[in-house]
Order: sequence, then structure tokens, then C-alpha cells
Amino acid sequence: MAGTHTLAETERQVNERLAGMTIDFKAMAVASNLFRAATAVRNHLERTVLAPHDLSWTAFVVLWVVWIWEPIETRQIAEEGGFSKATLTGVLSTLEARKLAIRKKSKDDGRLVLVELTPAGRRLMKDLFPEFNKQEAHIASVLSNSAQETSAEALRKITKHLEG
Amino acid sequence: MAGTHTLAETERQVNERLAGMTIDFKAMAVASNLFRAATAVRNHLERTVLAPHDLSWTAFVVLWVVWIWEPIETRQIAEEGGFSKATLTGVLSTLEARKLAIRKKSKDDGRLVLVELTPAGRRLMKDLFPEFNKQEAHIASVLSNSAQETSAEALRKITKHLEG
DNA sequence: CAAAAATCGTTTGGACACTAACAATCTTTA
DNA sequence: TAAAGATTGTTAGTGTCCAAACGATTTTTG
Repeated sequence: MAGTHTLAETERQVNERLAGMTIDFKAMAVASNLFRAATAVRNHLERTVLAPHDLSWTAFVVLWVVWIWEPIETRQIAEEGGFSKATLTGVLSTLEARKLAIRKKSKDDGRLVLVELTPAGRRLMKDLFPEFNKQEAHIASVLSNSAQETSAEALRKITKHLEG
Repeated sequence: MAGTHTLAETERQVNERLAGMTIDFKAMAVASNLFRAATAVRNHLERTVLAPHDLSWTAFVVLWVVWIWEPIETRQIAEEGGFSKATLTGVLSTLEARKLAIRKKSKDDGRLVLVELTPAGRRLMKDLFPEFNKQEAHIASVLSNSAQETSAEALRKITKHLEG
């Protein structure tokens, strides 16, 4: 929502449409700014860091999770990354075709598939993640150090509240 | 990213992978919590408010923008809603088929299309938006009143910084 | 005033991600 | 220990969204 109207304009207009009804504008601002910021940040990271390496957002998340926790079971990747098993299957096949990751059957449990990065995948992440984090730092730099902590904590609270 | 690992565990593990490199964990926490919160909030609103009315997220945003600003040009809807013109075309056709919105050709400029809600569309939004805002309030209620303002402002800063 | 450029909404083709159904494998139950 | 149930990753089918190309219209330019 990269709107052209200011929040104040929107508020006035909303009030006109909802004459008499009570609206929590503070909560509305939290939600609306949350979505705008998330979209803007994701677009920025995709454009500056991921696109040059021809990686989709989800592909990067998979690489990241595997890089940190390898060898890791596919179901754990999906949970950690926040997407479905079905989505993971496709992304993983792509990464395997690009020789950045490999599947291995578990010896203990024939249903499970373990995933590791290839040496090339590890090299990529060792370059890519510092770049990624550099942009994260650039983004967060508009906030003071303590504001960064406060914001992260507030967002964490919201997530925890909704996910139990 | 609804991970099963704590942030501290991830930090330790990341440090192992990046021995010697400097990582801004504070910025990383801001970004990561931002995405988790946005996803969680959107999922919650879709499930509790939108799904019962068989509306997609984008369809709701379109209804909302048109409701506030009607009559409004399609290009403005797309910009205000933060999605492409192509996406809007499809969603708008769906909404028109459901008789919630209508397209009208501009008299001043033959290229432009103006959009309005039907009476049924307005009735729907008058019910739907208070429901939606009620859930927004529920979500924001984990934060104090001043924390809501602080968070909204921090998120707004981030967006503005990235979008210029 | 005509031709070139710009801008509009739509169409097309493709990427991505989800749910539901499935076969393979392991665990529980009786 | 054999049958029923649960769990795994994959496949099939669907919906959503976007960038690029396109016809239609308006604006600008020479």
C-alpha cells in the first residue's frame, strides 16, 4: 500500500464513511504501516540483493535455513521458513538443479529427506548473507539503536500473540 | 517464518557459520520480526474476517480503497493498494461479477476507467470494515497505547526511507 | 494540423505458493 | 505380529500476482 494520500486525509475520509461508528485509528495505523513496511523491505532486499543472483525470496530463505541448520529435514525447513511442504518441494528441486543444495534419504526413517548445501551453495551463502545483512542494517539505520530493539520486541509480541 | 528455534539459538548457529565476520544482529531481528509479524497478522485477518465473506486480501484492499475514495481511477487504486494494474484488472472483474463494484468510462478522458461500489458493495463494507478494525484493535492490544504509536511511527520511517 | 510520444486499462504468459489427494514408510494397537 | 492409523515428501489442480506487449486514446511536438 504505497498510497498517495496522507494518513490524515484517509482518516477524515474514513470518518465520513463511518459517521457514528467508533474506529480504532491507532490500531489501523499499526496494521497499515506494518504491511507497507514489510512490502517495502522485501522489495528492497529482492531488488538489491537477491535479483542479481537470480534468487527468489523463498529460495533465499531455504538456502539460509539449510545453511544454518544442515543437515536438516525438509519438514523443518518448511516450518522454519513459514511456507508449505509443497512449496518447498518445488524450490528444493530448483536449488538442486542449480547444484546449490542436495537431498539425501535418511537412514533411520525412509520417509524423511535430509537437505544439505553443496560446497557451491555454502560459498554463495558466505558471500550473500553479509550482503543481505548489510542491507538489513541500512534499512534499520533510520531507527536509533534502542528504537530497533523496541520495534523488534513489539513485532515479536504481536506474532507471539497471534501464533499462541 | 514461524520457526521452531529461538532467536538466541539461531544467533549462536549463525555465528558459527560466519566466524570472524561482523553481523548486525539487531537489524536482522528487526527485519525477521517484521516479516513474521506481517505474515501472522495478514493470515489472522484473512482467516477471521475475510474468508467468511469469501474475499481475498487484494479484493478487500480494492473494496476498501474504492469505498473511501469513490469514484476513483483504476491507476489510483493500484497505487494506493500497492499492487500492479494487471492484478487490479482481474480482481476488479471478479468484484464486478459479484456486483460489489462497477466500472464507468470517464467522459473527460477515454482512456480512463472510474470505479465505484454498488449499493451492495457499500453495505458490505459498512459491515466488514468495523469487523476488520475490531481485529486490528485486538492485534494491537498487546502493545500499550504509546507503544502502538511508537511502532507505527518506526514502521512509517522505514517505509519512507525506502520509497524516498 | 498531422505525426510522434506518452499514458491508459487489458491481455498474455509465466512464476510462485497453497490445499487436497496420494504412495511410501513407520508406529501403534489389539 | 498383522492390521489400522499416522506421518513423510511429492504430485495435481487452483488461485494469485507480476512484467511485458498490445490496442485505444490523449498530449506534445515540429
